[in-house]
Amino acid sequence: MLQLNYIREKKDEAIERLKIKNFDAKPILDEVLELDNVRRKTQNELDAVLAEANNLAKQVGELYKTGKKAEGDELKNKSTSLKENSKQLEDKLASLEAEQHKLLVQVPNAPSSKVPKGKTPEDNENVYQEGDIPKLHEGAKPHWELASKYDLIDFELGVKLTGAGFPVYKGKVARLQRALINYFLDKATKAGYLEIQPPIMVNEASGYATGQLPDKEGQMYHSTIDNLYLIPTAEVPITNIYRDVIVKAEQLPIKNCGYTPCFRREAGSYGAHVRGLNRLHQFDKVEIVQIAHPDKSYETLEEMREYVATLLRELELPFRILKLCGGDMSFASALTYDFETYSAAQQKWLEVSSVSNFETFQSNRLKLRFKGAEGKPVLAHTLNGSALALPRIVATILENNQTPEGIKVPKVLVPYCGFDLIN
RNA sequence: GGUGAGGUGCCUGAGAGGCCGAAAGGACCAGUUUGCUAAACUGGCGUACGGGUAACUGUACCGAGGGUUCGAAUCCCUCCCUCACCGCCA
Repeated sequence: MLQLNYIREKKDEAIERLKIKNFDAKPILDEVLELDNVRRKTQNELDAVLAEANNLAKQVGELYKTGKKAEGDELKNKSTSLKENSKQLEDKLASLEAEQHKLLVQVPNAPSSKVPKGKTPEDNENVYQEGDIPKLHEGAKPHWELASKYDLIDFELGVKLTGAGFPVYKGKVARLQRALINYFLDKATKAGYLEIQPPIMVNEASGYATGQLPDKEGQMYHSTIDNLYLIPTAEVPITNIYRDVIVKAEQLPIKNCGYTPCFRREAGSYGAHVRGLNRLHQFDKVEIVQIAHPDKSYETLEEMREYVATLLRELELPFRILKLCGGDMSFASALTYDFETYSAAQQKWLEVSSVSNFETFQSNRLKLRFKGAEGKPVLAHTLNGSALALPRIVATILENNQTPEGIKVPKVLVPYCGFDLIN
């Protein structure tokens, strides 16, 4: 949610920036400010009425105490009429606030000035590429065929147990996933991230604070009997640790990481492009989260970007980094880098990580603040990124590393796996 | 699931219709002093939304929402949550 102050002070800038996201903010922001004027006026009126009522109540108390009952009764009547008035004003204020909030939550985050213009993924800016696209041997297969060839992943069994999008991993690939998780967590810890094991179900309040609710309600699995939601990413519980928290400035940046399974209903996305591991309802991911000082958050973003690049480099996977264009960015993000690895057998790039700076967009809802220089609470910036999501990494490893003899395990994972070849 | 207790500021914890945005202690910050793995003293120390160049000031907030009352942290109702014990159990 954008800050009201920002809109008040820099409406034109906000409108300009939002154009990059192809969002015409003018009508809605105009309305927000109009409501804001009425709101402030109403609050002024209400405060005055309440002040008078408070005053009268005090006087009545005094009069009764000193035995002047008749005078007290007179004032009593007066305050009764004030009460009706204040009731009306209160209702008006509440509905104005609700209306304003309703408009505000429809406005996406204003993108950073570094965000390229554009509408579709084709307009994303390829800012970096590394690694050689492997040349596969004759008869190389996509990962879903490798999965059955070596009896690694059983998609049909997952259907039997749960449904499509819930695969069963077996033997060496199960071990490979465990290895990846441990490797990612070890790396993150070395990079200064505190490891967190959060709950993987969250309540409504948490869902609202990070923005999954109410908009993306249909994207989360919902346990209605307890009114809890399965998390779509560890970002939700980890970021919510800092909901309604005022941290000390010297604590910044706060660096947390966590491994969790992630659950996504992915309602509406079916078809050939979701084959195999490409899109699942349940998958594993290690997430990194940082809470940064507003002056430092873009440095932090670059640091996180470099961190994720290191992981892919060490896994020996060819990857590229895209700076997302305005049209392809998420609602909440101010600047996003997507990481894609090249899947040689599918001959396409697969998104494996997304690293974003949300500036104050999340912290405004979270009420995540730090004590600024003057001792006043200031909204912190939040950032997060996948480091990394497993299924597509697994898919790429299986495909890119296949040889006639079997699938080679990346060197850094061998100590974690205890084997170097899947055959 | 059953029974009981309870939700007050960063923490502990008082308050039981007006003197309460809220005692006291701790933590924290600033200063004074004595000096030395620190102590003592003094002062400061919530958040949000308004008004004001500012000093300052108005309102709201004691789990949430209603109600009673001239007046509610305090009384009543509903809901939520937490803790303890029992039951069940990885």
